[in-house]
Amino acid sequence: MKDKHLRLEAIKIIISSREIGSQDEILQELLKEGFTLTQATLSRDLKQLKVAKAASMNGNYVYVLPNDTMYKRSTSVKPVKEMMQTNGLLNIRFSGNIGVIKTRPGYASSMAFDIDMENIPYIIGTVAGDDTILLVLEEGAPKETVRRQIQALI
Amino acid sequence: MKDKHLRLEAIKIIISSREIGSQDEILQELLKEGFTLTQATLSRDLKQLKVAKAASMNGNYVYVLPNDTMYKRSTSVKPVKEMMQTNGLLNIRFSGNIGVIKTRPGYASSMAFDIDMENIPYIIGTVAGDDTILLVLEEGAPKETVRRQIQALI
DNA sequence: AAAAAATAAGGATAAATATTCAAACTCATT
DNA sequence: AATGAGTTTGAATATTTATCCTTATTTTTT
Repeated sequence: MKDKHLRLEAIKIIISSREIGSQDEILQELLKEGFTLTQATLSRDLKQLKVAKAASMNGNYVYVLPNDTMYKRSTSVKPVKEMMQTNGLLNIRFSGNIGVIKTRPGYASSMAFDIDMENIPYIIGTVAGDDTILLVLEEGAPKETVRRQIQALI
Repeated sequence: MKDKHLRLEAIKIIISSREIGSQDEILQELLKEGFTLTQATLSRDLKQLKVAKAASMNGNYVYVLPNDTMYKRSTSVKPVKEMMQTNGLLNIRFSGNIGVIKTRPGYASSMAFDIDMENIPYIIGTVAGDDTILLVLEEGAPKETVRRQIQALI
């Protein structure tokens, strides 16, 4: 419904404002805010928000938002190429003369650096955010060729 | 008994070396490593290690290790509705298949995060600076629809 | 060395969470 | 309108995970 965006915002706020250890508790809070939904829907919302459930210092479980989360997947800093192998390049898509590469959070800029270093033909330049890289291609550049080059880099 | 420490190390290595989505899977891996234990024990181990289960970008669930320190917990007591007014969207313009959103300084990245989370159709990726977000749209995407979706989000 | 306390673990089960399935709804297009 | 593709949801259920209860083992204290 149209409530969904509001509800997701509400969930984020609830989770970050106090320690909550189960979906039922979140449901209670949402109800107070005027959102009625079932646990099934909440479970899906949490998945979409990438909320994690972790053990807290008090011996309880607590839901945490990805921003607050200081979780990372690998303990050592690996070179980009290796990282792409283990963690997987999430995907590359094209639209017009722009390519979009999705990466794991935090890895975009180092990956973009590697791409720049490779001097792949047809790629004029790259811009990286946190988990997304934009590739600007020459007009009429063959996208499949570029895709293959990027993938070869992995 | 004195294996416990070894086992905890093994769990950390397993979790950080590949994407694992359930305790049973971890049990399989541990078994290959020569550790025999039950799910009950593993559950306690994970709690002790403060391992969290979170949704990954691939639509699966994944266990992740905590970074060194505590959880950050932003304590905002504002009511939900009020907090949602404070997001500073200034304007949206399009050029070709690129959209440009101007925000109040500092708001771009969190707003881009929200846009990403919503999985709005036609938007294949975003990159945020401090007060600007670039949206890359699918070829031929209906710009007014996208504009409405973004505005609905706020 | 024995008693007491603490830790570790499994089996069984409770509790919590994810998913399946079907229904209701929204839009874009014909 | 009508169609169809894509979302969103709840009810029921399957799956997963945490905990209760008990026993065994180690560690500490007397």
